[in-house]
Amino acid sequence: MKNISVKNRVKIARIERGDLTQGKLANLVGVTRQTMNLIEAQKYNPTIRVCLLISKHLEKSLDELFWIDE
Amino acid sequence: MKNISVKNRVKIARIERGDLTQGKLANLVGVTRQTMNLIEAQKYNPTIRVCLLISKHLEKSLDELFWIDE
DNA sequence: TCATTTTGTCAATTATATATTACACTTGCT
DNA sequence: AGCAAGTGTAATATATAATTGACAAAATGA
Repeated sequence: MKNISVKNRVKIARIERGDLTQGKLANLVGVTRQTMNLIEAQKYNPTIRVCLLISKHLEKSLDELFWIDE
Repeated sequence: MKNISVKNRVKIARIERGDLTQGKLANLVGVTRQTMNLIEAQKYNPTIRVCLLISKHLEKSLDELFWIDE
């Protein structure tokens, strides 16, 4: 239950775009840079709202960006 | 920032399957029935981990199930 | 109709996502 | 060498996701 971990490629996708820093993406999404840092480091599970906003600004689908690592 | 709401069609997708009650789906996902009820009623934003598990058990993509209502 | 299952909802608590402030380390630029 | 911008991370505080226990009402089926 608690040992299922979520992975993401937010950092990769952001860097691929070339024009976004952690801070800029955080601003666009409406979270702090520290929160974005933790998300990119895959240190915890963000809410779907934040994920949807990340997905929107990185122009990637949710399914491309987030998955269950089993 | 706070006025962006997340919508989902979890309830519709669950009922379409025909074999799952709120309680059964909650069990599969590993949350309580009350939590699943609130998610289906779109009363708050679940974490991506819960969304991924819902998506897996309903056999729908994240993008089909969750979106931003603007 | 009656019994059982399923759902909606409430109040109170716990767990955790997110904010805030801060600081050190790296990287790129000139 | 510097300075500025970007990053990783820590400690503490706040907001809210999620739990627990409970009850009434609606739905389902005999």
